Amino acid sequence: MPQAEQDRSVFRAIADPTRRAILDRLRQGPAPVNELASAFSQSRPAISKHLRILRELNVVSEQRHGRERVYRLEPAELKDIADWILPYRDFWQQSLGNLKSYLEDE
Amino acid sequence: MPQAEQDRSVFRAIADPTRRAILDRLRQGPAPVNELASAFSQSRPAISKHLRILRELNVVSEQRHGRERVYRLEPAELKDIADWILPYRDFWQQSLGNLKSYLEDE
DNA sequence: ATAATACGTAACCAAATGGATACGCATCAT
DNA sequence: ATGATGCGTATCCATTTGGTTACGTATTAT
Repeated sequence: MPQAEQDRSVFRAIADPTRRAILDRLRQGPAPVNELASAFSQSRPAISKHLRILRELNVVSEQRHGRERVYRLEPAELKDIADWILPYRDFWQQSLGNLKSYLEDE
Repeated sequence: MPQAEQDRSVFRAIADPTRRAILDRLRQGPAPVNELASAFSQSRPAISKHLRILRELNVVSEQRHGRERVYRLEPAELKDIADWILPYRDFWQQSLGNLKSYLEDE
């Protein structure tokens, strides 16, 4: 796949399970890098790279506190995901409704 | 990244913009492969590969109609996405609320 | 029967991804 | 001042990803 452009969308960002886990963790409050890194069986630089991706998409923000860098969840950009998934919601609710009435007609 | 296991989650599936576009198209009704392929500037085999990924995750279903294969949206599996994004919704609504009250306090 | 159509799959390939290790630079503790 | 701590970045590497062309097969048209 000779693609010249790389995809830096939020969809790509949350495709990685580690990044999703980082975001899930940050929902409980801001955390410095070491705390985030120790939660996963990966090296700290690996987590740093994940954080950079999230940072550049403004899904998290960094605040320096002495020698620590505290990361905070900035969920506004995740709205794209919610906006995209929303129309599908109607579909599967409709499907469930169809199943329900089908079962009731038995 | 020497990873032995590959990630076949729905999150990975919707990371690709072409696959999202395919799903978006299928929301307007089932379609055969050629119709889907002609909508994108990619070869038909490329679309076939995307469809296979979606098929194996049960996000779409295939129904053979003569020599055509009609693909239909099966959005139930997308619920994982909606379930994951939902808690973040509260966060950005809260952020917007904070911004609003901040602006009103000016 | 033969040709055309509608697909899937195989083989191949460049680029992107996500990991590790090595290093550098502030900042804090002593 | 010196060492330890917290973190980012550079470099390197294997794997995955997503594209292509070539080919095979089932179905429809002639």
